[in-house]
Amino acid sequence: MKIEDYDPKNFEKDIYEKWLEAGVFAAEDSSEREKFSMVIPPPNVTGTLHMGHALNCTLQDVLARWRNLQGYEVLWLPGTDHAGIATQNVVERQLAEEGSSREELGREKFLDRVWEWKQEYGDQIIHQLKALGVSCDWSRERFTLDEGLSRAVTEVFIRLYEDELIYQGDYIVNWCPRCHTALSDVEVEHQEVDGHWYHIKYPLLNSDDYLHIATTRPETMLGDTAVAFHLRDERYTHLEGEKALLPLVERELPVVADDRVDPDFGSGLVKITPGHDDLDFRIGEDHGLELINLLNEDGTYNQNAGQPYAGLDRYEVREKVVEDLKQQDYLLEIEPYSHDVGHCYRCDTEIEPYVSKQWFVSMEPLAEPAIEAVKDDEVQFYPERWEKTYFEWMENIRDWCISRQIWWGHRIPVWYGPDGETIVARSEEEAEEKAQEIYGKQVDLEQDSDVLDTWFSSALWPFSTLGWPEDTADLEAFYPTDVLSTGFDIIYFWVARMIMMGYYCMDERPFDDVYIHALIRTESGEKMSKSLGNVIDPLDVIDEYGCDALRFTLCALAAQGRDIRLSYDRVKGFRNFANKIWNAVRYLDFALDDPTAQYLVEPIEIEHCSAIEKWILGRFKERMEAATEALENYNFDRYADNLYQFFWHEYCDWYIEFSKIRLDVSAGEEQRNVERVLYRVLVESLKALHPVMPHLTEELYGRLNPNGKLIINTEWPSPPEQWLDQKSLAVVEQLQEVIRSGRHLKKEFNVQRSSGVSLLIDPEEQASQKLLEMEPYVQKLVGVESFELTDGQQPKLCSTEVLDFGTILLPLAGVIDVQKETERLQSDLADRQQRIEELNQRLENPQFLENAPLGVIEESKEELLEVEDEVERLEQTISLLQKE
RNA sequence: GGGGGCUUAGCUCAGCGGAAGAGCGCCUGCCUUACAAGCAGGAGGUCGUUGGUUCGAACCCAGCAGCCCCCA
Repeated sequence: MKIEDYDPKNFEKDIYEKWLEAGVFAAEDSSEREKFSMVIPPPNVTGTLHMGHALNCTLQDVLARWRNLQGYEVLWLPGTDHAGIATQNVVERQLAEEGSSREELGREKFLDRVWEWKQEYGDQIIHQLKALGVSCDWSRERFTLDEGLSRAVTEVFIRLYEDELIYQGDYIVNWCPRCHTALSDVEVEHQEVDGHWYHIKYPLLNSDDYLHIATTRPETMLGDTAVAFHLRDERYTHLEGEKALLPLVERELPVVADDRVDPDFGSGLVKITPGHDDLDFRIGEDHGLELINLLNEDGTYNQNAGQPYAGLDRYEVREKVVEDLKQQDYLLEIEPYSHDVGHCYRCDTEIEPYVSKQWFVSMEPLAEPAIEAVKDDEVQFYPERWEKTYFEWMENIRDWCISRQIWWGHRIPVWYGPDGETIVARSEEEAEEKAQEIYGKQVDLEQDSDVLDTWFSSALWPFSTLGWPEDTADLEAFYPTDVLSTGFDIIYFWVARMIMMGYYCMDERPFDDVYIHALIRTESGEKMSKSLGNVIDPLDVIDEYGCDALRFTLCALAAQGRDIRLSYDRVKGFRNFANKIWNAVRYLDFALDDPTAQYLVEPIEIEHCSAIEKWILGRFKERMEAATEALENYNFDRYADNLYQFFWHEYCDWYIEFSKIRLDVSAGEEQRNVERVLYRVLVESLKALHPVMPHLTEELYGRLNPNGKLIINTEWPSPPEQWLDQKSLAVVEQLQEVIRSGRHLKKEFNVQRSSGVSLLIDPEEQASQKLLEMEPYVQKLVGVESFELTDGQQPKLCSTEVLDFGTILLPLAGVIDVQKETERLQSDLADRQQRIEELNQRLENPQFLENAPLGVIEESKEELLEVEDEVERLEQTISLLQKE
């Protein structure tokens, strides 16, 4: 077999097709195996793949593939959500371009149009996910507006309503004038905006004096119905019960006292606008103040604003109001001021507090069990500190506004009778039946025109996707799921709500673990954003370096609790790793007599293993255990790092190099055994790497293993105890030290590769005898004529390195610079002497001897002896050198 | 205003109680027939700052400074 150069483009797509054809991603609910399940955080149908998806899906795929290899029946359920506002925006923009609008089309036709759009573009992100190689069970793909999931939404709404956890009312909500809908609190993003502080005079009614009022939104004064101060603010207590006159409007405003006013803010006096400010709304309620609604749904001012303001846009009103105040001498001052303003998280428009009739969910009762669950570790966050974020929100939870004034989504299952009677029903038919009972005759019903917040359906995702409210085999087999992996930014939006709904609907947690992944940033630490133009598109990266390289990069950088700074250079480095793996297989392909699956069925015979074989087997076992433990704790970086270090710097750098000699010096069964070890460790490494580099490992496994078995159907490596032999590990580590020090000495004096010198060792212990058996390796890997004992007779003019088990010497008469060599040794000596001092100080300290663990004391003593011995040898060497 | 995070080699980051680690970059040699997307050797760090706990602190605690994020 001739293996070509590594090029992921040649096989990544085909390999994915192969998995799909083999049906390896489909989960079997009736399987006898232990289950492992996850639901994907559903991306928006409007979305395109970004690096955040790539990271999150890579990590989930690592978990899914790893658990699969471990023998679990794995379900990773994929899907998308309908993204009510975002999707509606997209289609409305299309209509606008055509000179039409949703109003013109009407509700039904508009929805047809959105479905058309969804059919055509909605799968884009799903196709992109496949390019990442994810092992989702596509046969179970779900969409939040699917029939089954919609049924779940209706069911939950009705249950909540019947449990009196859903109510309707006129409340102040966050209104997006561009999307024409209410938003929940978490859908509002606070951003710092450069604005102004407008200082306005509010004349007192029965006095020549005036009140000094400051505001950032002067236009809202048109809806003021009071002025307030903190009830213990002695500057103003005498004003209680007085009246002020609202400029421009000339409305009389009572002056009220309330403890929610911040006396240290501005003048300590605030205007109260119950219709257009959250806090003012509540103060207004408590003081029985009039509420004036100034706004139309589109952000223009209505008749209540009076002339000349009615009909103008809110920003125009601001200008006009300021101008009029100025003209009528009510304006004291305008100063620049930056303050937080809420923005719509979908379209970035400044939101307006606005009073309207909306549906709400009472959250406190739902939050209680969800808080307990995390406290009792029934649900655990990784990293754990995110639990704090979760508690902070949950313990101060506010009711959830779930109605949206848009058309694309789950319509609220509520109908109104002719007299306004509310009928909640699972379907129109059921509503009619109920109406029949109430009215005793057929009446015209009108369904609530609003739809539900998309997150309402997302909150049900872990069980609605498995068939709830039906009692399905999938629910039985796969709920609760094992882990949810997502970003910190949707802990409130989604994670918390899923936990609440899980307990409410299923009486059980939706998942055991919540893994909160990092945020991907640019190389210089900026957030990636389309507007900044600094995004790295995962598909571009895949195109340039291959999917596996991207996946390995994301995994290797996914240390818990820290953002990821991504750059093409990082990916390039790991592409090189993929290339390394590829070439290792290439080497085996021609180095081995019979590079076939034969080696897989032939067990390794430990009795035919030299220390070198035992060393690589032992190292593999240790690395494998570390990698497995890392995955168990979601330490994806350590998993990747262990395998990277093992494969490149132990297997390739050392074992493959050793093996070239081993194959030379051995024969027969022993030689065959070396081949088995070479082959076996490589194949086991491929399996261990499969979760993170699935395509490459599948491709290579296919080439090494002509019987057609897929690596995805093999088992997670679990090396037997016999593979670990401490003595062999120690011997080979000494051998490596000898080789390193030989190379170092040669390099230090620019000795050419084949200059006929020999490397000598003056051994400290008999263990070195074993080392001498390693002569061929030293000879070849250092590039010396031979490796021998000094017989206690040190040759003159050597370059020397003192190791704890012996002194390494490179005789270099004529080449050596005595001065330079002396300096080098002296620096080594100084190092050691400093260490001796430290150790002595420690060992002479009675408190150390009293408090330190026994092991540490023993180690210190041993080390002291060793270092003292090394110092002695160094001094000898130096004095020998001085005699020259 | 409340809460959280970060500060370790030129850069990006691991380590989190017993003599400082990786990758990239840099310097020096090498086309040694698996791999120059490579091999070998090397330079480079008072682990932000001040105190405290400890026999011992990059690691635990407190204050300070500088960046960043969330919530109000």
